Amino acid sequence: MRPKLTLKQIARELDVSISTVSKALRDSSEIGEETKKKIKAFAKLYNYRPNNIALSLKNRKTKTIGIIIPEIVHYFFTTVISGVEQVANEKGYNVIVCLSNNSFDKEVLNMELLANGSTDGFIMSMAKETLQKEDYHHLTEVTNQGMPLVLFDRVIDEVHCDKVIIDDVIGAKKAVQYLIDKGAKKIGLVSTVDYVSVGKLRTRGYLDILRENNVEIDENLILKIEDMDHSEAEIKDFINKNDLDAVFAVNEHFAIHAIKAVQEKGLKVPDDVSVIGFTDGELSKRFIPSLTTVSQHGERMGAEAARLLIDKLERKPEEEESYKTVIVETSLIERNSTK
Amino acid sequence: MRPKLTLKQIARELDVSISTVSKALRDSSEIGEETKKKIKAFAKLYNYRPNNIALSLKNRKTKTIGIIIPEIVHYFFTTVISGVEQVANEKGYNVIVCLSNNSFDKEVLNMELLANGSTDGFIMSMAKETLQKEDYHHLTEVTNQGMPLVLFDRVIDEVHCDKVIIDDVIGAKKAVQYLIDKGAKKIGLVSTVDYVSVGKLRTRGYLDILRENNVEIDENLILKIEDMDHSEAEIKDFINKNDLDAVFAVNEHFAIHAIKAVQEKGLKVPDDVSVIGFTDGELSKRFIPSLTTVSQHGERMGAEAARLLIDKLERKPEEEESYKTVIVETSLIERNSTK
DNA sequence: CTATTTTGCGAAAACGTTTGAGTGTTGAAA
DNA sequence: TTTCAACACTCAAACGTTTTCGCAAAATAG
Repeated sequence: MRPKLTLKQIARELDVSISTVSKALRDSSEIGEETKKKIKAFAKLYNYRPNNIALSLKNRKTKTIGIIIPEIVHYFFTTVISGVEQVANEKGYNVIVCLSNNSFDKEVLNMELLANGSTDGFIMSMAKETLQKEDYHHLTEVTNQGMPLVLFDRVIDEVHCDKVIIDDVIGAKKAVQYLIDKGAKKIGLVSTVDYVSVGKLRTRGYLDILRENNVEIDENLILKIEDMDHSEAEIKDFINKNDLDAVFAVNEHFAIHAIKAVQEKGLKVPDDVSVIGFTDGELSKRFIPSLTTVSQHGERMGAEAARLLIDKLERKPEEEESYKTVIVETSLIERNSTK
Repeated sequence: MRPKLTLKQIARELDVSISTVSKALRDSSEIGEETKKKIKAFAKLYNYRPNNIALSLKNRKTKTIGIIIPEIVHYFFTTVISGVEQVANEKGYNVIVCLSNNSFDKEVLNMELLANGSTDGFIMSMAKETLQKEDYHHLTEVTNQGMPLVLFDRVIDEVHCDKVIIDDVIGAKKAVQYLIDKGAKKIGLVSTVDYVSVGKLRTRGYLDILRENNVEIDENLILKIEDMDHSEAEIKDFINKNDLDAVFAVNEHFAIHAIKAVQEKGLKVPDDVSVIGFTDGELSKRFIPSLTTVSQHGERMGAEAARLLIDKLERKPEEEESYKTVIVETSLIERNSTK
């Protein structure tokens, strides 16, 4: 076992000073060609690499981005991480991942831990519990300390920072317009109750686009699921009751249950009924039939978030503070559940 | 914007030396009660937190674990991360995640980067390209430097370190035994060609358990898929040709295509044909019917890996070196595709 | 042959922390 | 009065870097 080589050891070995070694390796003009060559050769031979921790301490930056998300066993979040990681890597940053498990306390703990020098800034999506508590002191605290913060997906107006979100309304409009274009007349909506913000926004998109197309809105064609546990039965009932040409569901789960209900009714997807979901995940891709969905482009959101953060980190402090909100466009991914 | 408080600032503010502040905060008996009280109060008031980077440099340990995995948009790996994270958190460690994207070069780069002081040890699953190249110099390099390494899932004998794996053979045996116990006589196997190690091992389990039950092996009931792209058609053909009671598929993907083929043949799952998959993912849970599978327990694997690593990290150096291989038991998760 | 510039290198401080050794004051024992 | 221990604190080194400044010797100019 051979421990890591340091400048000091090189200096001792070659009988020069530490500063000479440092300068030689950074190709300073202060050092003579001969000495430089000798030191570089030695460093290369023994594979010298500067210690990141020491550099971090010296430069007061860690070149590390902290990501705090509610959970990691979740398709959308992994795509976001993937996007962050790509951009971060390009710019020489590392990514440190912490999970809040949707717990407020753990979110606070994680932030405090990372804020004590471990990272230069944060990218995060807030825990459910935090949103309920409406306690954002940990966020304002780190921003007050001068650490940049980028929120994505679950964001709140009260916190002043960069944000990356998608436009749920436009996404829903795209989906429903697509169904209309395909000739669907009776388009059902399977949504959540209105106090779930995405459900509300996507419902608004559905309503808006019907109005824009002068389609009369029939309240009977709208199902709002209160309890996820009974969603399956409710959807089945809803599909049976109505003769629909198409269904727009606000998530994957509702969409596949709608498909199943249609099939059990003796009809075919997509031949008799088209179905569109929201949130493009593993399930959408590999369900049979595969699902046409509105994709949130998690990867793009992650990349945008990383770019915003790194921009802040590498900007001169003189430049004035300003916060951007980037809206990542959703797009419709056509698969086999629509026709 | 208020920058972070340091010992030095507290010292200046309270007109004592830095060491007094440090000792007071660590409750040293060297410092008088009065002074301690004063310093602690001040530190608390202004929310002093020691700088992790400085501590890392001083203690020569970062309390950080590096995870390097081929990809993150992948159910199994996220469960592993989740397991690692839990244990790491309990023991006061952070987790830094790097992706190799199955590229050898990126794997090497990531390791080198993290090895220069950023982490105390590694947990990793090797990139496909690395396995093909059979070049493990980056692994031996870090272990030579005294950094502990734990490999999981994709491991190789040549590298000496702790390992966490599952027993594919036993997992497959469990699945097939279950089908036999349920009364299935003709059990089909949908596997991969033998040079894919998991396919080979799971096939062996299938064969072994049939022999143990004195069931004659019929080569016609075994399908080995060469090309993933044509798997769907091949499976359909296979299901149509054979009158099976049950199907054991070596992954989720094959399993759902088997189900679909059975349904298209006019039979029902699980009433007419039972289907079991391997690898418990999102798809298995939410497919309709949901899939009975052999679970790899990624979370448990991650937790084991983290425990092994942290044990190594916190062991006295006097204790002798020894490498363990932990085999995490698979288990059968019964859902609606078997009866 | 002196004066000045250039060259090549080293000393030291700094980043924020911990810690062993050292120091000065006090009070009590010898 | 001297000696010593206890107390309460400070100094300084260390972790591994980078960088500013200083300094000697060599090279050049006058």
